[in-house]
Amino acid sequence: MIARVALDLALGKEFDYLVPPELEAEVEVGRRVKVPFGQREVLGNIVAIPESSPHAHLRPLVKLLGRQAQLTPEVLELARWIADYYCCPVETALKSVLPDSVRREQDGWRQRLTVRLLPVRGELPELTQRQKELWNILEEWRELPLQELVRLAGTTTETVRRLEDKGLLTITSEISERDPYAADQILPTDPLPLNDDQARALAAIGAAAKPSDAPPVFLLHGVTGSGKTEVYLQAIARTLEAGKGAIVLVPEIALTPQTVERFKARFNHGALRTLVAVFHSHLSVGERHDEWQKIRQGRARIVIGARSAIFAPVSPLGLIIVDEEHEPSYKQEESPRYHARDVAVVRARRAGAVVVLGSATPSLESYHNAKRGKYQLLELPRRADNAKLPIVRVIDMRTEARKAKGPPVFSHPLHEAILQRLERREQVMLFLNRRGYSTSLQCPQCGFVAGCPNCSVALTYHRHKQRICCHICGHEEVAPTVCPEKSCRNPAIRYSGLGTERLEEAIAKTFPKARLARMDSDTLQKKEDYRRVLTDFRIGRIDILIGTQMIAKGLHFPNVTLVGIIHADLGLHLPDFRAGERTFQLLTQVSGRAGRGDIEGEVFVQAFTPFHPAIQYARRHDFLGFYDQEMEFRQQLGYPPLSRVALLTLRGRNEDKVRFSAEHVREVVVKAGSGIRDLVIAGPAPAPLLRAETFYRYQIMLRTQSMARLASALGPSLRDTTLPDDIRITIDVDPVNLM
DNA sequence: AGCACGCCGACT
DNA sequence: GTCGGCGTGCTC
Repeated sequence: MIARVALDLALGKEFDYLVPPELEAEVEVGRRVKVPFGQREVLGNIVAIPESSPHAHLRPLVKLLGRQAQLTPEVLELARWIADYYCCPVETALKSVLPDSVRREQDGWRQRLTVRLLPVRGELPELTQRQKELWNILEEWRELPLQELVRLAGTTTETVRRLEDKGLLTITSEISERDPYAADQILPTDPLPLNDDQARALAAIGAAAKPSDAPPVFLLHGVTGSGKTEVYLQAIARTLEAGKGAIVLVPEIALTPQTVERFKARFNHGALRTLVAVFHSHLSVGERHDEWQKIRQGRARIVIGARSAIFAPVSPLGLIIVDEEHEPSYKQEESPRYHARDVAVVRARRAGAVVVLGSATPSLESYHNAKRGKYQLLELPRRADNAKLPIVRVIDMRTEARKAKGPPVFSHPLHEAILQRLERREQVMLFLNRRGYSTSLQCPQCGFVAGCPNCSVALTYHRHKQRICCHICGHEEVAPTVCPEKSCRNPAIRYSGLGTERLEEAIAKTFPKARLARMDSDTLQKKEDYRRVLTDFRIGRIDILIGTQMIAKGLHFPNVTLVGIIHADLGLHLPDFRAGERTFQLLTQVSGRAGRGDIEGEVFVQAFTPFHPAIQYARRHDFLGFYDQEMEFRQQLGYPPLSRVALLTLRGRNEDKVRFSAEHVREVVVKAGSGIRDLVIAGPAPAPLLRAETFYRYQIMLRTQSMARLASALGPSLRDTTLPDDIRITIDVDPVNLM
C-alpha cells in the first residue's frame, strides 16, 4: 500500500511512502502523517492512496497522527482549487485550510487529573478530620478536577492521594475541553417576528435549501439596521432542522463578544440545541484546537468566525453566510491569497449548500453577479425598527476654506451641530481616516519634505510623541524644530495635512467642556482599551468620539445623533480603481452609525470634491445609482467586475534589477497567456508605492474574463521561471489592494 | 525548508 | 594537514 503525501514544506511536489502493514487499516486520505525525508522527519498530509508509484525505492511512513483524517475530502478538494486558482503550491493552500493547532505532532487535548468517587464497600474506614471534609465534598460532586477539589477542600493533593490509597476514589487523567466562553452567562433568545421583507428573504433561502443539484447564491442587500442577522439566524435554524450545519463568516473586527453571544444565545438552548464553535485570532492554540475538534466530531454544527472559518470541517454543510461580504478583510494578503467570499461560493457549489452574501453596500462584483442572474438578489430596503435613514449634508470645504484663512478642521455647520448635540446631551462621532497630527512636514523656504528612508512616503508628525513616523515600515525619528537642510535651518517649518491627533486637539480647544475620546491604533495599545472606550461611550461617559476606520463598522449606539466625516475625499484620489467604491462604502457605513432608535440622525460630510458621485450617491442612500454610474467607469477601462485582474509584483533592493526581472516576467506571461484571447497585459510599471520597507516594487497587471484558465497556466510557468535570488515575485489573483 | 556534499581559503 | 565559508542539489 502506498500513501502520497504533501509535506509541510512548500515544495510544490508530492512524495510517495510505503504504508507499514499494521497501519494499512487506519490509513486514509486527509490523515496527517510523519514521514522520513532525507536525514530528518517531517509532517504532512496524505493526499492520495495510489495503486503504484513511479519511484522504485519507497521508504515507509513513520506514523499516523490523530484518530481520524484531519482533512475531509471536501476541504482537501477546496485546497486543490485554491492552489490552482490562486497560483500557489498545494502545500501552501493546505497551510491555510488546516489550523496550526491541529497540525502538530502531539495531541492537542488538555489532560487534567480528575477525581472520581468510588462506591464504598461496607464500612467507611477511619478518616482524619481533613480527609473527612474532603470526602464530604466529593460525595456531593461525585466527580471533579483534582485542582478544583483541592481548592474547595482547602487541602493539598497529598490528602487526596491518601483517600486514593484507601480505595475511596480514583484519580485519572482525562481530556478536559477548553471553553473560551465559559465565563459568559448567555441567556437563550427566541426568534423575533420578521417584517415582510425579512420574511420574503427567509422564504427564498428556505426554499433553496431543499435538495437540488445547484442551490443558488443569494445576495442579501439590506440597508444598515434592516435586520439581516435575524434572517441569518432563522435560516440557520432551518438548516439545522434539515440535519445540516452552517458556517457564518464575519469580518474580524465585527467578531465581538456581542456578535458571538447573539448566535450562542439562539442555538445553545431549545429544541435545536447545538454547539456553536467560534474562530478568531484571540483564541489560544489550545482553544482553537478544541473548537476545531468540536466541529470535526460533529458536536458543533454551527461555526462563526473570520476569514479562515470558511475551511471549518462542517459536514454535511447546508448553508454559508458571508456577512458584510464587501469587506476587504476577507482577502488574505499573504499566500495563499484567497478571498473567503469567493471560496465560500466555490465550496458551497461543491457541497450543494446555499450561500447568503449580506451587505448594505455590496461589492460591485457581487451586485454585478446578481444583476446578470448568477446570484439571486434579496432586498431589505427598510430599517427593521422603522427608523429613518439619517439626513446627510455635504459641506463644500472649498467655500469654507475661502471664508476662513485656509481650510478649517471643521466647518461652521458642523460646529453648530456639535454645539447643539452637546446641549441636548446627545452623542457625536467624528470620523477621520488618518492618524497622527499632520501628514507632512515641509520647509516653505527650501522645499524640504521629511521622507521615510525606507519607503517612498512622507513621514507623519505625531505631536504627542514629538516624532515623525512612517506608517508603512514604522521608521521613527525625532521631529525637527528647524529645517534639517544644512544650508537652510529655517525655524519656520510647516506641518500640513490633518490627522486624528490634531482633530482631537482642535475639538478640545473649541469645545472645552465636552468629554472626548480618540480611537485609533495610537491610543489603543491593548485590546482592553478598545472595549473600555466603547463601554464608556455606550454608558454616556464620553460626548464626542473621534476615530479612524475602527469606529466605522458595526458599532451601534442609540444616543449618537450626529456623525461628522471630516475629510470624505481622503481616499478618493488614491491610485486604485476601487477608490470610489471604497469611499461610497465607508460613507454609507459611517452614516449608518447615526440615529438608531427613536431619534433621527444627522450626518455631515465635509469634502473638497463635494460633487463626486461616490459622495453624492452616498448622501442620497442610493446604492443603485452609484452602482450604475461606477459600472460605466469600470466598463470604459475594462476593470472588474467586467474583467478579472491578476497582479504580479516583483520586489528587490536594486531598482534596475527589479525592473529588468519584471520585463523578463512579462515575456513569460505573454507566452503562458498566448491562448487567452482577451488577455490584457499592462506594465511592468512602478507600484503606486514604488518603495516600501527598503524594497523597490514593479507591477504587471493582467486582465481577462477567463481568470481560471489564466491562473492555471500562470502558476506552473512562473514557478519554472528562474529569477535572481534577491528578487521576489508575488501573484495576486483578484487583488483587493493594488498598492 | 534543511541538510549533505563539494570545492576553495585561513589557521591551531 | 584540518576547519569552515556558503553555492548546488536532493529529499519518495
